[in-house]
Amino acid sequence: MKSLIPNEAIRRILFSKLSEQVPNFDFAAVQLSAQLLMSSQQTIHLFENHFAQWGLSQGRFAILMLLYNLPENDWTPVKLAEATCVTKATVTGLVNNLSRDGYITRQQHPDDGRKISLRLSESGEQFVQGMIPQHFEQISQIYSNLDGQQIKQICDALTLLQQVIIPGAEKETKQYIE
Amino acid sequence: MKSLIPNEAIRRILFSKLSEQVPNFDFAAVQLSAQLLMSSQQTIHLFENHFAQWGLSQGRFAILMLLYNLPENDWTPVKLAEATCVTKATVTGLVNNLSRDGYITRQQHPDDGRKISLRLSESGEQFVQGMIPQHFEQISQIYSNLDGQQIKQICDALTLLQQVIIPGAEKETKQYIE
DNA sequence: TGAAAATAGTAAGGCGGCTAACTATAATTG
DNA sequence: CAATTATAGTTAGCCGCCTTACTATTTTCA
Repeated sequence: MKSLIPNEAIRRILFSKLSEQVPNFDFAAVQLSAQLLMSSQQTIHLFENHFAQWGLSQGRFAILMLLYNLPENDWTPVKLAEATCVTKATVTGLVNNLSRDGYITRQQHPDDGRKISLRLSESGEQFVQGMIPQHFEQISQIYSNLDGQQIKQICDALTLLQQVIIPGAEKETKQYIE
Repeated sequence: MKSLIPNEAIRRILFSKLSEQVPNFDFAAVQLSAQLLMSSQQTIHLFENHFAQWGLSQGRFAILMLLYNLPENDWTPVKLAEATCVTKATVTGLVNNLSRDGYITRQQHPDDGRKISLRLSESGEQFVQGMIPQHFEQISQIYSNLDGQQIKQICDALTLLQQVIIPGAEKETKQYIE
């Protein structure tokens, strides 16, 4: 699997070289960082593979879910960008591909000439309807080896992590909406 | 921050719609998946921002570290691809940019006409030398609010996660080397 | 009401992943 | 030794993310 982090053997040599060279080399912190990054990539990778079963990505899936389950919401690219926390340029790209694949349609908004109304097409609707049960069944399977106590253990650790890590991500320069 | 996962409010509505529609909707699993994904993205995001201070990415940093700390290794694109767990095409891209930026040089390998020897340039060496102390100082700072017990708690949770999630990522089709 | 400002959407171009297909060189083997 | 096969590296092209810059429309407000 992709990781960008050297394997155990190389890492060991690397760290020993670094510890001679960097004053107060914080072995635990570096090791934890490597573990965190690998674990994060692994998680994302798992879901990427999962969605790839249907030719989807996280972003494509998110858009389809919103259009399918909240159709009364009169979705536009900007609304989708807000709801999924990506830039509107990213939504343009996702919508381009979803529309090329015949899953969604763009229509002029009746009230506002700047807006575009996004809707699931007939085949898009059928597609989502078909994948939803499989998707949620599989998601449920992922954790079938964990008991409630273990799930809580993971949730607690994530919460702890979040509290520590958020301060580090203070200055946000990206063009997210809202 | 980017997430591709709807915010709390939208998620709540979404889940309630889904639970009416999907038999045995596993609320806990879906919620945990969302939390895992968000946490993973946040972690990766933190390190991306961190490396961006020096115009680096995880991949660029990994390559620079290997060339700098293990120069006796006679690095080639394939070796870097193995060591960093990405495809050789990805290494070509990273090497292109690092070399464009003047940090590394490509040289014909003396023994094997197919190979390319990669080395840090003078300025690359200076650059790495300058960033290393800052980098490791900041990495150490990230966890300064955690005590040993909390670090252990996170490590244990990551290990647990890994055990659960690895089975899901069985079939790997990508062109990784080795 | 007419000019300025805000908003919606897209396009162009960059980065970092990927695959597939290609060239060149080396190694193997019949 | 010649032919096949394996290896090293690059290229081309796709996806999803980003920023910047643009057009078109709407809203605001002097």
